[in-house]
Amino acid sequence: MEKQPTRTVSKERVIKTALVLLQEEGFKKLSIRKLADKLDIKGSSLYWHFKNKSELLEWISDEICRQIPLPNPENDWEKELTALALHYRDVLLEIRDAAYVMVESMPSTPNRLKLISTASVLFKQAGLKEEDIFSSAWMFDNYITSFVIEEYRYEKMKESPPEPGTVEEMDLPFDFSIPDTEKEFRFGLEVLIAGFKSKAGEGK
Amino acid sequence: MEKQPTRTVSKERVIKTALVLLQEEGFKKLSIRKLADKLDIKGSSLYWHFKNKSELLEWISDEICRQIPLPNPENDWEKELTALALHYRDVLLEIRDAAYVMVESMPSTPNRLKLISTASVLFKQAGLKEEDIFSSAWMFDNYITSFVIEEYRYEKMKESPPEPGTVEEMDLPFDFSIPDTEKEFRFGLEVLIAGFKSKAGEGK
DNA sequence: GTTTATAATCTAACACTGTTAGGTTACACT
DNA sequence: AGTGTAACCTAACAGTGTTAGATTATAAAC
Repeated sequence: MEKQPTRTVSKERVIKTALVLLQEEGFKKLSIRKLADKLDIKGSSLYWHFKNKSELLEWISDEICRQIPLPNPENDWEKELTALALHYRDVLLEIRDAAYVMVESMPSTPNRLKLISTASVLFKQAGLKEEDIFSSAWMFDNYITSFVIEEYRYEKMKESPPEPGTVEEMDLPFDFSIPDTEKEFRFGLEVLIAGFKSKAGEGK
Repeated sequence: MEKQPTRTVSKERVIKTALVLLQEEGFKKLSIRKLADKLDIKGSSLYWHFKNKSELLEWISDEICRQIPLPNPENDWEKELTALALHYRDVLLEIRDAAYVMVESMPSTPNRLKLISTASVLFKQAGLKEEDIFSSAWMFDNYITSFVIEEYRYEKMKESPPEPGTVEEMDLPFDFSIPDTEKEFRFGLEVLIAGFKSKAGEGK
């Protein structure tokens, strides 16, 4: 039988608590000491559980990825890829600053790797060349996380809009009013999928 | 005639010096105090020139963007967009950690806005709907910066590769060996352009 | 030539941050 | 009862961004 300490701080409890703290305070204020406070231990004790903050972030990102419903790779890739992207974005919006955690941490943990590998299977099914599957999955992942980070910016702009006159006088060749981000996200997703389709059809 | 202090620290000199420091030490070690040291002043004095570090980063990102050769919007959009992307990436690779500066700072300065607006003109020429031009330009920009950030990771992996056995046992559905990033970049670019073409042709 | 305004810098401190070395407690197993 | 080690502690290092308030330098005004 495995030793299973219950009253003591476990890796799982650290991660769960970190997510609560993230929700309450945001990414910039997620510090080792504040996290330790919430666990009723001292900051330095966390270094027994994780070798550094990066490793902690990797495991937080793992928990984030665990909450993303994965598609069935047997079904039609286009439909499933769209569903995956929408679920992915939903989770990154529901968990405060989750996209920052994703960007700031390396993909090394199981749930995160499973996410990428699931996407890869879909791209394989789409008929992409073996050498392009990795690139495609990364591109897909990067599109979603970087999009959501832009969405965070919009949220902040809604709270504190730029003073009138600074934007108008720049004469930008596009509409600068705050957009319908879900529509924008779907547009970008369609661009990506159309692009992948095109690249998949080249060999045929 | 404008007052033009020469012996004193100017905004331009701060930014130029910051870029030197960035090249020498990298983004994480680019601190207010270290920058002030290089300018032979104290850290707090920099707050006379910039209201905070974010604003400083915005101006550093502006100088980065200034170094990107802009295309002629009169020429064929596909060719020019490709050239812009390649130049953009080149600059983000030549200036150490430049992509971090881009991601960590808001686009508010003239050269950076000009970059986006130039890309927008190309998308207009491509025949995209008015409402999609903004989204497309952002997508284009995000693709490049987030790609280069992944490239930084590869560089680090080359210096300290993961210990053997941790990757192999995961049985990933793609080739995990370190790739030819330029080829990857071009692939992603082709995906994007094919996607944009497809979306532009929908209305016709 | 002295006064005055303000541009540019200073000192000193606040309130944090990640991280480490080395000491202490608590509990399970022999 | 003794030993090992898991889990936590104290204390400190070496930084970080940022602010308030004092100080110097420089140029214009009288």
